[in-house]
Amino acid sequence: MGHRDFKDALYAEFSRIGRALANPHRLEFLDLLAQREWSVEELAQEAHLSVANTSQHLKVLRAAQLVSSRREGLFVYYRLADDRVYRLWMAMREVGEARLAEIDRIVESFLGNRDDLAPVDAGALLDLLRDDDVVVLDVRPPAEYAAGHLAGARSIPVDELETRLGELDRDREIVAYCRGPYCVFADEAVEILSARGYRARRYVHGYPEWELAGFPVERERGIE
Amino acid sequence: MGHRDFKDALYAEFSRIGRALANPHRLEFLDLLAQREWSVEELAQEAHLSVANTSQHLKVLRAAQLVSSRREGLFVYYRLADDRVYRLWMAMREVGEARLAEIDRIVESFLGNRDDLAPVDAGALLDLLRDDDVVVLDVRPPAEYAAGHLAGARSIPVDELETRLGELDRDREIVAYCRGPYCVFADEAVEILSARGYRARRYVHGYPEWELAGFPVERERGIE
DNA sequence: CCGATACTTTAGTATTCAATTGAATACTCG
DNA sequence: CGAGTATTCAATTGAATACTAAAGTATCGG
Repeated sequence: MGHRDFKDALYAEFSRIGRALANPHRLEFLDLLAQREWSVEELAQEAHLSVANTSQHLKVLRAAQLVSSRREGLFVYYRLADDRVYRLWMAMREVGEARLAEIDRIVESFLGNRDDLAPVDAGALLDLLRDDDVVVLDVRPPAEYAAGHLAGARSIPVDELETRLGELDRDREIVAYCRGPYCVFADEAVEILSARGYRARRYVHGYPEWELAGFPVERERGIE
Repeated sequence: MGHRDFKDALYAEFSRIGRALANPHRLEFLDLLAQREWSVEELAQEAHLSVANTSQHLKVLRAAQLVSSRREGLFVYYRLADDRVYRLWMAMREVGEARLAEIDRIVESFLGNRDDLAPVDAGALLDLLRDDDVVVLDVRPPAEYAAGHLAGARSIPVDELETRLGELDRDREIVAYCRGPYCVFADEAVEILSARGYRARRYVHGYPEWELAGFPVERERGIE
């Protein structure tokens, strides 16, 4: 094996990872799997794909070792293989956000200008938490809250928010968060809350980034 | 534009980056471009591709905004678009190294067990540098040294090392480095030096990682 | 303006592979 | 077994890919 063969073999191996990242649906799966484990059927539903097709995509991700799975009874649950995988997806997002004007355009056109959501970054949120003058609100679906959430966060899924407003103290500032920067739940929550006279802001990242940074999280009993 | 369309559009955009990363030659280019600017012809030669083909690959990388180029006279010089791009490639490598057994196998089979090269990490190297009890040796080709090197490093390309041994003080420890973890230059250098009775070790990363970490570097006059 | 050099683009080809679907098969559990 | 979940298979469709040879573009020195 010469130099060239060595390099070729090596880069070929790495390009398998690139290929796994070359499909939109698979990227969406990575994003979802960063929240919690999902069964194949759940993923299929969430992404609007057939189960068979979803299974195929998962196979590609598994071949590149980006996800792993475990069987529990009838269900097979998938998860990210590794923290590094989410870091990789973050690195991809950072390159994209910084360089692909298209992405800006898409986000802007759908989410509008998000500056009025008074974004809070991780450092600021930690400060607020330390002084205990904020309610942190997890507006993701309950299963994701259960699988892990910012320590001390309350769960009100965004689609129940209007009917459960009574649970919230109108005098305390609220910071809502969801899956990540492209998830709209927190944006919607802030909008609803602001309209009702609450002081509400958005945490700019989501649960996965928080956890990855090593900041305090909690899980429901019995989840790994 | 509904939720689904938004997500589809967004992930589709990001998957363009994945596609650009899905080819071995293009990954090799990224690795090379992390060292310095290269003209198309140089890249073609280094990767053993035709110029036309190289140009095509560069076009894909440019479309994904991973590289940028400037013209200087007859030549077009390519460089990484951004630090983030190298970070992305690093994230990919980390996932691969951690999870693809194939990669271990390939590296091992070509480079053998590298533990006897007494690897030095960045922290240890900084310590050694502070106490000034080490010679740092850049064994990459001269053009790459010129474009940027660890502050204080001496340049002896590995293919001139045997004939230029006289320039090295036999009493001081030597730390050799090259392009990065899969570059063989430093391994070869350490082997040569050890065989001649020098105390030589290998810096585990390469120039790009050092620079990215914000550690001190130097450039030849007149290079950006 | 010529000719030389470096690069890009075009067009074409062969190949590959990618995404998806529906049916068949496997696995697990009651 | 039968029901539910997941994977695999086979087949289709449609692209995308990698590459080459040749034509085209840009730049520069004369």
